[in-house]
Amino acid sequence: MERSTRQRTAIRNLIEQAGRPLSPPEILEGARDAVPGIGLATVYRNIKSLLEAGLIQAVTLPGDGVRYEATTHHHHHHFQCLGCQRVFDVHACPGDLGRLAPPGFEVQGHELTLYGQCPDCRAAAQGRGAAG
Amino acid sequence: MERSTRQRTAIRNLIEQAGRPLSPPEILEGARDAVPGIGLATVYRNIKSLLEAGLIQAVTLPGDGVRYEATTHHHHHHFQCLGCQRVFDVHACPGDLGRLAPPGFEVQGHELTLYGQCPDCRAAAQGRGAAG
DNA sequence: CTTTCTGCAAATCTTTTGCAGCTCT
DNA sequence: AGAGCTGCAAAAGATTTGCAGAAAG
Repeated sequence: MERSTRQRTAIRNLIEQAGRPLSPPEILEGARDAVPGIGLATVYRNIKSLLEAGLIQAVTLPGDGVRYEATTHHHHHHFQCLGCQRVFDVHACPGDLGRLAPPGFEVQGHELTLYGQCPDCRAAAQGRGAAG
Repeated sequence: MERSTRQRTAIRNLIEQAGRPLSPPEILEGARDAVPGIGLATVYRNIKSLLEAGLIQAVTLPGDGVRYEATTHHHHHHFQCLGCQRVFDVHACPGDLGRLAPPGFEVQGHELTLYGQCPDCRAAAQGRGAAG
């Protein structure tokens, strides 16, 4: 049976509170807040454990390493800012995409990632005359 | 200026002929067909070079390593078979997805991956009574 | 002939594993 | 008290970089 340790609790809370996918280094940083001496190996071990328990899920964004987020109750997607690389959750979905696949293919799921500028980066860009 | 070497040509041709995304090891294998003594470092170096030249593009599928494919002339997406893990191109697009992002976000691009069963795996599944 | 590219291997970076001691149940 | 969990560091896998020689221009 899984034990409830300070480390595991810290990691799990961190991911659940985050509201957006976190990378292993980010998890380590955040977890140190609650458990100063925590090591990277423990983070990876708990990620794997939490993953198998279905409490968190992996999110792979092109060009970046894997990130993890709490398993959400409803289907959602992601938005990655091209300016600051941060990833945000998008609680909207284009709907049924089965029609996009060629005949003969059976679509059972999909994953969508939007790219662009987050509000912060748009504001920063306006100051440099990059906005329209 | 970029030189036209046997290795670079082999790698580029391989990716262009492939018709689907290839992983670095697959590229090495295929390139050895034309240039027996080619090394992995050369493959990675050329991938990077081709990437910067805009001749190929990276395709990151969750749970798998990065793959590369020739830059296509028109926007397209991918379909990954959950049965055989193969990746296919999907020449269709749900259209403008800008409306999905929350207010304040500016969508500049998107990437979509469909998951399901390819024709081959569907046929295989029917033989076992899994279809319906 | 000069410069860039190549292949090999060490270096980096990321993720996993081994071991001894501590913590949870 | 017993077993799992933790931290440190080496190991393992993937990608990058250095160097001397070869090929391209």
